[in-house]
Amino acid sequence: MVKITFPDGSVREYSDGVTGLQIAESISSRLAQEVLACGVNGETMDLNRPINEDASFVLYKWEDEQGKHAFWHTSAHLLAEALQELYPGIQFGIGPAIENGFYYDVDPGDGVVIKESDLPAIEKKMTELAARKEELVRESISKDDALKMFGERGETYKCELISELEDGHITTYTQGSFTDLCRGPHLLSTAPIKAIKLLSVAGAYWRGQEDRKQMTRIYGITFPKKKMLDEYLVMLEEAKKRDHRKIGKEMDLFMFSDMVGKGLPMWLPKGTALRIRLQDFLRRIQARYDYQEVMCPPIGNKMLYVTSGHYAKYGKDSFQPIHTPEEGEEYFLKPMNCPHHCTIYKNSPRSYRDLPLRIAEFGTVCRYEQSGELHGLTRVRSFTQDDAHIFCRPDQVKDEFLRVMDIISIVFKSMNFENFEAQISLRDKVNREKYIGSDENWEKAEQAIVEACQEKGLKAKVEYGEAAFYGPKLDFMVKDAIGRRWQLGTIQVDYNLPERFELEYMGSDNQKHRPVMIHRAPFGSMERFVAVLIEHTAGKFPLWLTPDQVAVLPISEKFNDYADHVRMELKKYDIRAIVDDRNEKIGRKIRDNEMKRIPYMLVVGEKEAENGEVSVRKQGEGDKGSMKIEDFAKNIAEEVHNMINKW
RNA sequence: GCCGAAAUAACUCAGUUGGUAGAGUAACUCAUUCGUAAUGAGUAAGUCGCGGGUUCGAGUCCCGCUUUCGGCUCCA
Repeated sequence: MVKITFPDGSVREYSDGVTGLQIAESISSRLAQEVLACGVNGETMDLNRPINEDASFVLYKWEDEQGKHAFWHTSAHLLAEALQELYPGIQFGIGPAIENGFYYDVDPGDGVVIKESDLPAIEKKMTELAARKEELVRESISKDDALKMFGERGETYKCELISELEDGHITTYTQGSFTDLCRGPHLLSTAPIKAIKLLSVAGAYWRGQEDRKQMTRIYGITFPKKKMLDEYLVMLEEAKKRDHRKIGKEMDLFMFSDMVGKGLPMWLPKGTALRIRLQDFLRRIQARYDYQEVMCPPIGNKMLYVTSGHYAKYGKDSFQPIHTPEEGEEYFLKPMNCPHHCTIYKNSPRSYRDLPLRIAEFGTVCRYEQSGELHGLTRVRSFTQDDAHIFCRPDQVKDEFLRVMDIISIVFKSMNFENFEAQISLRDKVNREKYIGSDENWEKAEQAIVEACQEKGLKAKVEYGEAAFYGPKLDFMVKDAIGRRWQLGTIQVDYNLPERFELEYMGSDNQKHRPVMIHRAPFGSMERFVAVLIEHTAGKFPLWLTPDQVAVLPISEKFNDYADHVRMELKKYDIRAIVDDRNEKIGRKIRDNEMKRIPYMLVVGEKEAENGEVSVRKQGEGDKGSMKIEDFAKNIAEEVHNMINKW
């Protein structure tokens, strides 16, 4: 007998070799129908794997990530099975489940192209195969047999994977005529896969390496019910409506022009107003945290970047240098602000009493990004970082880190970014040659970051080997409308630049010491931040950020003068109003999609004009009745004031 | 940069096997003066991304380029 401990702590006994499915059946037949996989001592497993020892046990249904994972992983195999039938000679790479669905990387063979227009036929085949309700059969196989078996089929990619696996731990899963190298876990059969949608095809380098063959990646998603697929597709459509590129155009926030160049955004008046408000917001916080703002030129001499090391590392991959006509000097568009700030540090001798020195700049940088990488405002070739560099003593790193985390936390809270993810990037555990700076300092800094996160109660994922060569970092990621992750805020410790620029401070011991530098940007970049902000709010910004806080709508042209009067009155309270044009030249016709994003609507007509009132409607809340212009203005001004005072 | 897709009026899109471009919305004019998601009539609006080619004839077929979109690689 084995003792099975359930998540609620209850224990039941089963005979040796009991399977997850049998356990589910012993609880309820309904559960047995719905369960997709199980967890045994923390490991997700197939429902038909026998359990031979006492174990903690959990059943996974669709609602559980592990359940979905098994479902989609099996779907990937189903896709492969369909492809095998439709494209003889096709070779398979890997086909994992992902956050939303699954993909399979395949090599259809020379000259064979799988296009988006081919997807419906593949979907149809998958549906046909799923209807056969084929069981997935797991088999252990020796390394030699695996190599032989996949070798005979000409599966070079699979053989490459097998050759890196340890003998004795290799398993295959077979459904129908398709056998795949796979660790599992899987569904018992393909039967539960009822709704199938292949979403897109894309190129993807084999094993993620740019110098290797580009595979064809097919993305798809499946559901146990047709209705769920329909809902998912509707949700995707809805998400696309929040796309910052679409809303940015509708709201006249920013634009691109082929003439100016790709990846070079131009901020239109409203977008600029929004950006200035964000910058002012951060300025106020930074002033409180003892930052000093500076301004630097948009270019720097080649020697600056030779000194910083960026020339050697990125020279070829950046915008090419600007040459002066007479002296033959080389200048670069600045790709980052740090070297300039380092020279500011060096401008005068620094004492330990001066530290930490916090130098901030909204610095516009230019980076040559691969053309295929450009993406709306989230990935551009010229962007403005809300940058700052903190020069401090090694023993101040943790304190400074905590202070920066406070700022980031204020920023994210003010924007209602609740679902952000934090990632701590540390050195590789083994390979440490590429890192610059003493072990002692690294140790100190890494520890400082981890402790700072703990102290702030920030759940951060630790990634080893992800640190920059010059120091560890903490990044903040936020998802966009369709779930893509974008890095916004970042805090990075740097030992490299102080070294290269020979930065010093006089210590209390009257000796020269090297300061530590912390790079940080709470927004990351104004462009990307605004993009994500747009997608989170669908263009309905918090009142204090909205480009137009109020729309004034005269019921007829007779009240245009009064509407204009209202606008002027609101202006006294710094409330931005837009007036609808009723055929007079006081405003303009407000577009519908614009109206949706203005928090307050003031309707004015005869009654209001007589009493000096406005009829107030609040977005999403409806009619608020009439009130004096002044009262309304005071209320809004106060509301904005309160929102700002939260931080 | 690579794989795949797209580019037609200010916006969203249609354009069937090649025969000189259409719709809705927006704009403009006139009428309407309406308590806020469509008032009516009319007008104007396009080098069909750019450049070549095939053809009597190209939005449509072929080639090259540009930009955009979905991914990969890379990154704020």
